[in-house]
Amino acid sequence: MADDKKLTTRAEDFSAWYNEVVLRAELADYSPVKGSMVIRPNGYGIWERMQRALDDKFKATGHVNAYFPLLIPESFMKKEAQHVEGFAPECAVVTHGGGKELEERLYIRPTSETIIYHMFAKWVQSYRDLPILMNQWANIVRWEMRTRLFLRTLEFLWQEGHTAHATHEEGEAEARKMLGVYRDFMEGWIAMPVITGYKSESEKFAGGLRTYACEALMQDNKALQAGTSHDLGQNFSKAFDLKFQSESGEVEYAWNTSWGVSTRMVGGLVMTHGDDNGLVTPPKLAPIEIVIVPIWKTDEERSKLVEAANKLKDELTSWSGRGEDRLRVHIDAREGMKPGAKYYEWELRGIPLRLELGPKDLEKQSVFSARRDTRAKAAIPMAGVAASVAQLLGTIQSDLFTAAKARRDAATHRGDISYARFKEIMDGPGGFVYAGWNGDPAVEAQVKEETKATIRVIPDAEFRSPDAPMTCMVTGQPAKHEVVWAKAY
RNA sequence: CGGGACGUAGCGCAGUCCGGUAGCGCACCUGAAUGGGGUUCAGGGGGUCGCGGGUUCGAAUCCCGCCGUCCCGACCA
Repeated sequence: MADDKKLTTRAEDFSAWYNEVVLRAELADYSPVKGSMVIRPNGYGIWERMQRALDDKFKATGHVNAYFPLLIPESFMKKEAQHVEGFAPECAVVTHGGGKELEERLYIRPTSETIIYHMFAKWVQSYRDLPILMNQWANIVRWEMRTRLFLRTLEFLWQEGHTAHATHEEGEAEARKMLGVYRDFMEGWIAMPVITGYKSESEKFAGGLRTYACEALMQDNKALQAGTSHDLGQNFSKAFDLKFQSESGEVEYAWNTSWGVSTRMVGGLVMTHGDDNGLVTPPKLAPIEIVIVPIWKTDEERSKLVEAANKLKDELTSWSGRGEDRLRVHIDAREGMKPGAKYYEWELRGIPLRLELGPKDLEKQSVFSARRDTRAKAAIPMAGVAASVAQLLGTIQSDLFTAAKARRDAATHRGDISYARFKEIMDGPGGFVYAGWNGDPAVEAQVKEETKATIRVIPDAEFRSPDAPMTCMVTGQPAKHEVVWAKAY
């Protein structure tokens, strides 16, 4: 930072910009343990709103919450072969407890499939016990080598849904349904457009049959995997003996799914909407939607305006036009700080809407508003102010999505793209490239080696090009799929 | 774990080459004025100079060892 007051700009150095926004908006701070972080109230407040919105959606789709323990016996981790292979290198293991070496080592969960399906096996006997639709909110540990605030840390918070079904069709439908729930949340709440689809073999969850994912594009044109949903097939039910007796009396293994989103989404929010003045929070996820800044010169004016600000806050928070979801308002009446300094601070923190209230506004029976996203300013009449403000917040929410989608589409390349051109794109601006792929993992590995880009997703029909490429971008052989390439976080 | 850089106040840094007992900006505290886009003045608090050892009358500075952090690579929600 050349100037202490200014952020590094996104154009100068995107990752420096990201770190500064996260630290200075007080979303998080580094903890003494390398690679782990403290989520501060400003960041946790966003996560809490994410949790609430998602939890409501999970409940609405018939899921219930439970909690499974942090520690998993080593033997459990080793029961599902691919799962072991996928996770072993990044697991933290407890070897000692109660002052002595443990007989069986305990893994700190990197995810909870093993313990959960072990328990499900205990609880399920008959098809009448199915489906089980369960979710837990938890912390998990994955020992990453290179970490970044929110995007990749040793420990993070997430939810993991786990379900058991009598048929594959039903499991498959569940995995797809939850992918849709994630998409609705990401687009409707984070205002972050995503591509949905499924992962190639090399990118899928170790131990599952198929991994579905939501992929978003950040402002530096790198992709962020924002959520995943797995069709686990019967791999875990076989490993953990999760059986049931069917209607016809046969004993069968259950079909499982698991799906999760994490605090990584907070990083996605920052990198989707943030600008060179700092964080921009979509109103629906903002712990504070509106900050009122009273403006005064003299002491008499101060008491008058602070009173007026309180009155305005009362009017806003008591308004019931949004039902139980009351407007979330904060008054900044700090002394010894000029209004301009306050504006910069609240902008850095991403508060969606600022209302300035000074003597002139009182005279005119209005407040002066400033949008965080566009920085557009306008006077709002006091009469009906709550409804006006709520409407404006709604506009901000939808404008953020529109702008993010326009950015993504501008950085999306389709059509007949040569591998040489592809390399130019990945070397330069980056972005999503839709291209044909012959389905060969060796080709995928070669592209990754040569360009650092990976197949983010084999897209759902809705996202596919109307004139999808018929040939593989690399080999020229007939294409098996149209796939989406990008460099990823 | 390999390659590079760096550890001095909460943060960012100067001082290290050429040893003499620590300084600047921001932040913080107090007071006064200021107050519609980063306010000014005055006063003030805060440092085992990463750790350990050595050389020296004397070490942030020179020597040896260790530790840690960051960046670049191999792994990843």
